[in-house]
Amino acid sequence: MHSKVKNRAEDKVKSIVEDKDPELVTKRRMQLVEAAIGQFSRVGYYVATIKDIADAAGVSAGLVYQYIPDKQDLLFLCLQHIVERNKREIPAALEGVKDPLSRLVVAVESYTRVIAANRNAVLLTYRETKSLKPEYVALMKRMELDTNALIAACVEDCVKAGYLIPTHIELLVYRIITNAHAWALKYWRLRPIVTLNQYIELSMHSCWMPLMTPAGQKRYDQIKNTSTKRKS
Amino acid sequence: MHSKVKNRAEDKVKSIVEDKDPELVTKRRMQLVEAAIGQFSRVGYYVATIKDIADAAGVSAGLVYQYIPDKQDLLFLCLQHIVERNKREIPAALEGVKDPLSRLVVAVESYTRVIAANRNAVLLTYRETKSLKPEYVALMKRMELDTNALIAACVEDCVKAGYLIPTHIELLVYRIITNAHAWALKYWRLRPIVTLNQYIELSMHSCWMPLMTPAGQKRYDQIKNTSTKRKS
Amino acid sequence: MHSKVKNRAEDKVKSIVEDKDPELVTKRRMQLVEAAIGQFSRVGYYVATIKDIADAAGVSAGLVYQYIPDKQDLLFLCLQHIVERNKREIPAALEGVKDPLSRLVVAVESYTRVIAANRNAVLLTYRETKSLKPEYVALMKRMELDTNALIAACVEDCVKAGYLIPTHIELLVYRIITNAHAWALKYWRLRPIVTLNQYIELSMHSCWMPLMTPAGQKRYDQIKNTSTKRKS
Amino acid sequence: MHSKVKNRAEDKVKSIVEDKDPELVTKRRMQLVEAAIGQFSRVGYYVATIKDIADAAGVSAGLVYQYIPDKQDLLFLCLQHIVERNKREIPAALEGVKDPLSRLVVAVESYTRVIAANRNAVLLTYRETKSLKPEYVALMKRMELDTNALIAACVEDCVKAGYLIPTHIELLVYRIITNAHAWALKYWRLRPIVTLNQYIELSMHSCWMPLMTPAGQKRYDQIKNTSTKRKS
DNA sequence: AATGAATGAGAATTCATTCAT
DNA sequence: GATGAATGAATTCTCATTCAT
Repeated sequence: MHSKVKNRAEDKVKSIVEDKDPELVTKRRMQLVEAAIGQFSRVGYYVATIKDIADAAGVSAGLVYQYIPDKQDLLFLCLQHIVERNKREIPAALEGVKDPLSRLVVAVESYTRVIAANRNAVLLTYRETKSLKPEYVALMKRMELDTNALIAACVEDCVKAGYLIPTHIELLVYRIITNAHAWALKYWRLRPIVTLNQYIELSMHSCWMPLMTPAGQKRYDQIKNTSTKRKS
Repeated sequence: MHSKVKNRAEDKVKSIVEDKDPELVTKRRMQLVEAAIGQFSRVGYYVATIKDIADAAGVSAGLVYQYIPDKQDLLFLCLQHIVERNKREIPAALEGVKDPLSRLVVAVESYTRVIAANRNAVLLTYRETKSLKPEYVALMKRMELDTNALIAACVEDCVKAGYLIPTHIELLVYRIITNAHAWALKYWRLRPIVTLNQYIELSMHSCWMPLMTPAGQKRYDQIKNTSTKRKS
Repeated sequence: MHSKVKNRAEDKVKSIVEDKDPELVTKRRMQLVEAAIGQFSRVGYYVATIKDIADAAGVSAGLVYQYIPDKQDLLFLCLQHIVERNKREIPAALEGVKDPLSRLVVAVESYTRVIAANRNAVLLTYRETKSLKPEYVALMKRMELDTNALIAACVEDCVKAGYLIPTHIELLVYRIITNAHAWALKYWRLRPIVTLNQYIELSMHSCWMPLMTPAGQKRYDQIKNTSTKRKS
Repeated sequence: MHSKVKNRAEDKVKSIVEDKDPELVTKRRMQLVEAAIGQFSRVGYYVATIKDIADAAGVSAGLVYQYIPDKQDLLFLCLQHIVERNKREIPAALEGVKDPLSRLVVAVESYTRVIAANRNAVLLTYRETKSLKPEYVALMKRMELDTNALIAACVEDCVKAGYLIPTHIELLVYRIITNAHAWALKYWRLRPIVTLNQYIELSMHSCWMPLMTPAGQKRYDQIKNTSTKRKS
């Protein structure tokens, strides 16, 4: 069911570039998506014109339509790009990390940092997802759930390993996620009162810290010692 | 400085209605703001047309311009209305509640409930605040801080009363606020997994629960007992 | 079946003017249709711009869309207007004419004359009917058949009255119709070689003259005598 | 004067292919003209894109401009091709036919059949000739007159031979021509009520049959007998 | 010769805003 | 005070045409 929606939507995006050089298509799309994220972030979907975006990308307005069916699809490609970039970071950061609690710490931190690094892009997803047509909104939700699942797995492993007390996992994940997003959404106020590192310590980890078992507590102290030593 | 900005913006809003019956002006504005919140929430600021809004309000398109300088200002009036409604609820709920911890519990719950009750309106503030001109954005931020201050005061009193350990108050308040907003922002996923009451218990109160002193813990149990008894 | 198509098409045309003063709507539509017939005739459907048409009608481009859903519909209204004008002429001319053969003569002549008087408009129907969407093409065909039926009735009555020998009526009607249209279609060559009156005598009437019975012949001579006398 | 117009137009068409292999030019032009007739007939001149036509011809869009100066000229080449094809058929059919009345019968029938065989192409000439620039329109008219002259000669010979009574020859030819075209123009209605053979008998020949002398009548019976016998 | 990527001019359409009634 | 007709600026999207490869 889900793959059907996905395919239909992706078919449309693909249809106009059927007989084009795939490498050029990828390059142009990236160029356009990056320019579009910039413009959409700056002034919003409706105020940003295709001409603006084309100018920002250094191409003609007409060229946009050789690679993107219409403005809607460009927005979708932007939001997709943003969400996938956010998601991609987590597995990369977890690479080689074995201990469940370490994995949770790393996942939360890497996710928060990628959100922080793409603050305006994250804002864009909050502001403009509604501007997509329903089939694309469904796709965006699916992608968000995919991301959540990565963190949920870390939490679950911590529970299984006896580091965290059993809890409503998805709800906890949502607290983590929305707190990370809050850094982007309320940056104007948070940045003046804390640094990102403080924010991660005080707000992000405090989501799950209270749920730690004594074993988890002990493990966490080891982790912090190690990471502190490594840093120094 | 802040009041100067405010005055300039409000002057503009007032100028066109100088010679009109103030009661009618208030009535018409409410009518329009409510219709506009409905339309803006449904389809967004740019897609909603003045004609749509006028129709929804049961008046002609021309009339809108007798009471609102332009579409931008209508959006501002809407967002202002939403934020003030959210803020207004807290003092009303705190009325007569004396105990600092009870006040915090009540403040958090009443705020969360008003957010939940005006879910779409809250979404609107997240989506469309950027569409305002800078001077209005500044005003919106100021109003948000005013609301936060109400909760911050409750937290502060709890700390003073020895119920909560000293903490970064404004940061804690932001965690409370953004968790409340998360109910609106992620309703599509949260509602299927928890009820609002569960959400308040599991997510809202868990922001500050871990910060409680033993005295706070004890006080909280009493509060819960009382409220449980009262309900039964 | 036919009326369903008709209604759907007409609904669309009506929908945008639902709450407007019907008199003004009629006036504006006529104004636009007349300007559009002029422009479409002059340069064709695709070359004529809405701006051209609006200018020709003495209104702004935006106004067009208050009365016409889109350019396609404007074309349809034009073609409909032309065909109905052509059709309307026949019953008016037949008013009070009783003799079957006289009716046929009058019908053919009045039809040919209205075609001749609206030469460019008729050309337009030939050139641009294909530009309509299928549902409108179907409507146009239906209207053409309605017109043909008026002449077919005259032929049929002549056969019944014994003035014409039995023949394939609809085919004969089509020869009359297309010969009339030929005056418009080939005006550039016909006008230099014959007058309209000659054309009617030599080409139009020669469609059915050979099919006359002796009684018809006799009747026809009487008619011509009368009309000649009346003229002299 | 006429040849001057012709030359100017044709010069333009020739200029871009000056230094190319003439055989390839002819081949490519045919390829493009045939593809273009297909597309123009199907959707009309303005809706058919150069890309569509190039695709239909199995070449790239860029190649078109190596053989055709612009879209206008392609249309002209198409219409010219159609008219010349129609014209070419008549002399071929008359080959070896000596008797004047037979020649007229053959000319009318062969012309009608070629029109019927290229129905959509004929429609195209009616719809799109106006889209040409004036100098091309003049050329098209000239070619139509050339075709007419072929039939006019047959009629004239019949008159000279005493088979037809003297008449307005060019007007008669126009009735023949436009009746033939009517099969294409009104195919949607004619085909459901008669076959092409019936149409030729009932509509085409009835243009000139009433003008036959007794000698013509007699000759015609012989022709029909022969042709009937030959067929059986 | 052939390709197809890129351009940019142009057209339909929408809608905030004005203003005569 | 209220209306809604009229305006016109602005935007998306298309496609003939060019040109480097």
